[in-house]
Amino acid sequence: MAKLQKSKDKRNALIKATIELVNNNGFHATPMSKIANMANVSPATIYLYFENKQDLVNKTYVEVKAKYTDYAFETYDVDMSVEKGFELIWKRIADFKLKDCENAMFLAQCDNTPVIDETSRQEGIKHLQPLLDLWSRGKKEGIIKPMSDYLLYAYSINPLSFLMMSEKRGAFKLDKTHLEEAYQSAWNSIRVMNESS
Amino acid sequence: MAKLQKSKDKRNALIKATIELVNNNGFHATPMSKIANMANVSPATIYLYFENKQDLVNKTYVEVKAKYTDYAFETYDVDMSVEKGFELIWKRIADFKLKDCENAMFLAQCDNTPVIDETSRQEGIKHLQPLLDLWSRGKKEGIIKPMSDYLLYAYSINPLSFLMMSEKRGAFKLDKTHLEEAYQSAWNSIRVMNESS
DNA sequence: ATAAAAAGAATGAACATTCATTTTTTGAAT
DNA sequence: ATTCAAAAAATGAATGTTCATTCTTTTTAT
Repeated sequence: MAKLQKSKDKRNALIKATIELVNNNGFHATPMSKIANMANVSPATIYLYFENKQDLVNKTYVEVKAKYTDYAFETYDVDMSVEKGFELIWKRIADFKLKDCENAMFLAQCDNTPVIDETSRQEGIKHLQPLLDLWSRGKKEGIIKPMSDYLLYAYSINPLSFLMMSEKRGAFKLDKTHLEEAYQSAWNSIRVMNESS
Repeated sequence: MAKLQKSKDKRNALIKATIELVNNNGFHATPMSKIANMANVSPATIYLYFENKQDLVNKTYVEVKAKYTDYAFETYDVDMSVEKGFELIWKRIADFKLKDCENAMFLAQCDNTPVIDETSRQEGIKHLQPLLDLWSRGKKEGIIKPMSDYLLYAYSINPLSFLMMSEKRGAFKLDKTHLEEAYQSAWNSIRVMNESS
């Protein structure tokens, strides 16, 4: 067990270093040697844990995505109403993106560049299923607009990535008020409009 | 004049090649030699037009951004109503992102990675001023929610980038209906809600 | 004939990956 | 419990390639 423990630590250190360096320099501008340095490991050691650089970044991506969705759905329960469920998931995601900015930035960069293999990308998408199920139910109940999941995502969840990037660049500060406004915008853009608020 | 003409063509070819290669491989995975090849030019020639690789990508970014905003605001007129002006700009932007996908993808990649110098990034932002002015007017008139420009952008304009990426990956096809739905979502998320539709 | 533009080859640094060796761990035998 | 040989893990140095940039020469335009 001691052996396995040690290995797990090194692996985690490598993944952490990858995230930090890729965030600051981009994938192709982060040499294996720097990743090794930051993880206090020899460059050769990386190859005991990962096949090569591509494999390292693919695995990192999938793990971070899993961590992200685990957090997002942790307090969600399928018995909740659609409104409540959406609000809860949305706010958990916002929370993650602001608190765990390093991880969120890494995902944003991977999702907007050609560094990740298509198969790993697909792998990452699977984790979103609970949200898609919620929307499906919302559409059946006439609460969510009958729009493609891509549109729903684009107008409710994805904007948080843009806000996170802006905040990270120091362009502005997302406070409680901003977040509530953002949530209302998200909800207004995907909900069915009727006489009730 | 013939000399200058020739130079302009080469410069354009270099910028075009840069966009295409960076879109497919990312900045750091596109060698100067490939850019030169695609532009039918010797690698050394690039250095007659640009200081170095960083300068090449910075200048490309600013030029593409300018082309993007020129297109977005081409049919806009400050005398229009806020509603009309927003709809028009939004639809021009959508048009650009879908028709001139290469350029739009390039911008998306630059905006989500650390490849562009901060000064060039600032330079690119300036071009958005007409839209910010429109929003400012909309807020005064009580038509647009009194939200930060970052929030307004995140929920109305930026989602188009996500949709473009999804389409580019073949995940789904944005047709006329989708676009109208997207526009309604965008507008609903930033407009002040009242009794009228 | 001269100056600018372009080219291709050359240079030197950076890097991913592998290799040969050393260190650590393991678990069976004492 | 301790020893020790075998296996696993880890390392630092070596390898070979790729690439940005520069240098020298050739081509083109005036």
